[in-house]
Amino acid sequence: MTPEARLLRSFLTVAEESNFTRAAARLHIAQPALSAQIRQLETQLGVKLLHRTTRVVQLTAAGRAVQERGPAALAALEDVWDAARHTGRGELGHLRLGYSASAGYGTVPTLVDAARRRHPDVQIAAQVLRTPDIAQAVLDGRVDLGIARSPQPVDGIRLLTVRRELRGVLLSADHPLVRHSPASTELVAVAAFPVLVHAREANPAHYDQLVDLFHRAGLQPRLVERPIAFDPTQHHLRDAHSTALVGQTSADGLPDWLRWLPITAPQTHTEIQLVLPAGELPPITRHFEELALATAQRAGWLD
Amino acid sequence: MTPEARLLRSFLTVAEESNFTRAAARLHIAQPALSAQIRQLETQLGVKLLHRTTRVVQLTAAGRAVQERGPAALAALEDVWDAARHTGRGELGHLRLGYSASAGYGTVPTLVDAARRRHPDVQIAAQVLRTPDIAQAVLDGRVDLGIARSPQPVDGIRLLTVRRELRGVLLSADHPLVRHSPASTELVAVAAFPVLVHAREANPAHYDQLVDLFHRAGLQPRLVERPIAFDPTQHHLRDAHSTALVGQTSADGLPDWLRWLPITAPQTHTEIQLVLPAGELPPITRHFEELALATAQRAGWLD
DNA sequence: TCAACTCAGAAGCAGCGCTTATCAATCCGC
DNA sequence: GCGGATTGATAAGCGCTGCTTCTGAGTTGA
Repeated sequence: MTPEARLLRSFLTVAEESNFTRAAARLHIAQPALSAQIRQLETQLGVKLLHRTTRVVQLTAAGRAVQERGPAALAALEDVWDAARHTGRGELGHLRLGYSASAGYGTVPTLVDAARRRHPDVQIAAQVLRTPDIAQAVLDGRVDLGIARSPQPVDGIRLLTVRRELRGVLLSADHPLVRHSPASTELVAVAAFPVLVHAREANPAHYDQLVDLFHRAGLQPRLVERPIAFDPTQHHLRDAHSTALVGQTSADGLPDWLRWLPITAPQTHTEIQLVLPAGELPPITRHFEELALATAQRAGWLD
Repeated sequence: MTPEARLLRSFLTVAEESNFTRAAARLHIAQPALSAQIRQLETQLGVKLLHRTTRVVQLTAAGRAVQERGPAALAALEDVWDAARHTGRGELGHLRLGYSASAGYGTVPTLVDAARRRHPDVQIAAQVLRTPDIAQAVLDGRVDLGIARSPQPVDGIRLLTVRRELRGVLLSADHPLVRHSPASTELVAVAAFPVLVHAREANPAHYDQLVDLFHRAGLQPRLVERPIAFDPTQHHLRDAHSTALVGQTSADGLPDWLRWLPITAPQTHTEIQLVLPAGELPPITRHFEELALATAQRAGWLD
């Protein structure tokens, strides 16, 4: 027979007060009820916890043992309930996110930092995944949410755009396009030179966007497949007169010999999206979604 | 509102089984009762712990938090009750004992060792006290029990003899008494030489015993007050032809130049006694008393 | 489509745990 | 030494909690 925590609380109050009447008042119950509780506790333990006469209440050795250990046990129990409440509100727990390298620069760190500041007791773990694998990882529950550039729409997955940026070309500083027009360019001009693209398998939706962009404009540039995406050295752009179509984010911190020119005609955009499970979200994930949207708006990522 | 441990136990069972019906069976209650418990728990926490459909029960993040932390909290609570039960049976806790130096040699270590073997989870702390202070220390609760040679009987204190030994004289090996009769002596012979005694204040009852011993025999030896008692060097016995009256225990491990001779006429004894609080004893103290008596009998200390 | 399974809801009931009233024992001031 | 005050135990009564059984509704799988 193992007594309830309520009996422990009552006993600790009596032990502290050394007085049933005052303890009962503190517990907001009548004194006989408290007497009965302590009696019940002693019966269940088979051990006397208090020596009591009508004038004096004092602890037995067993009572002292309970008095010493009880508070920690009650605190442990309380911690369980606190953890449940905080976790239920999304203030405590773990958040695993999977992001594509293409969404990494600038965007993921900003969102993760904001989330860490907002919910310091939430452990956030982020891992890089290949874009086409992210949706499946979310569906399988291997990660709680994904962040990627133009992931494939999938059943059971909801996508939410958190960043929309102008698309432009990345090219060498001595490229003819730069010499011709150093501040911006047009798609028709770009199509005259080789365009480096990643393999279609690396991100089918994004690849198709690029192809479609030229197709709609009636252009057929030479597409050269290279693992260019987000190679920080961008060495493929050194030789020939190649270009690569990337978002404005990629213009940050370029080396001297590289330039990024926005494509002004036609204007075209690339998007970074959250990859969320459809339906109701766990509290932490929901908070992250809301926070990501708010952060995006505050940062002007969606203008 | 803070839920009871019973609700936690029920929840953990459901979480483990992922099934209300089986969990209810394990808890020996009907399934609707268990449903009500979990509902009550969730209401008290203000947090959903389980996603349940008619076919599938699965934990929410909050439920997982409870599942992870709950068992430790329950164990902590259980430990409190176990500690109470063990302490109540005298198998766990602390025992502080105060002993006089005169009772130390041989007797106290034997009893303490026996107690440590019998109750390994009881912490035994022993300190040396002056014999006349022991009873007061017991009454004040500074120690749980005392061990002394001939302590003063006091109100509220019960004495229990655990060792009774023949009294004899400690003297130099070249003392005339030894030369005259090397195996034993008589009180009348002893009285012809100076007798070293401790100050009366150091142990009044014992001092009076010695004085009374000579008085009853009609003898009046020269009593020389010295702090002789249990000085391991016993250097006071080197000079003159002094003797000291001590129990047989003191004959153990004497240096070559010292002898202990029993006093055969009149036979006289000295006693080591437990100093216990009158009335009902705490379990650990009671066990020590019983164990001390048993040990004494087994060792032939009371023959 | 139907049988099987599972969790929730309804109704009913027992007993636990609370209340108030009272008692017995002890303490303390006069 | 006596009487009032204080304190814990006991007694009686009662309401609500928490259990039971029965039933229903939703989902699954043959």
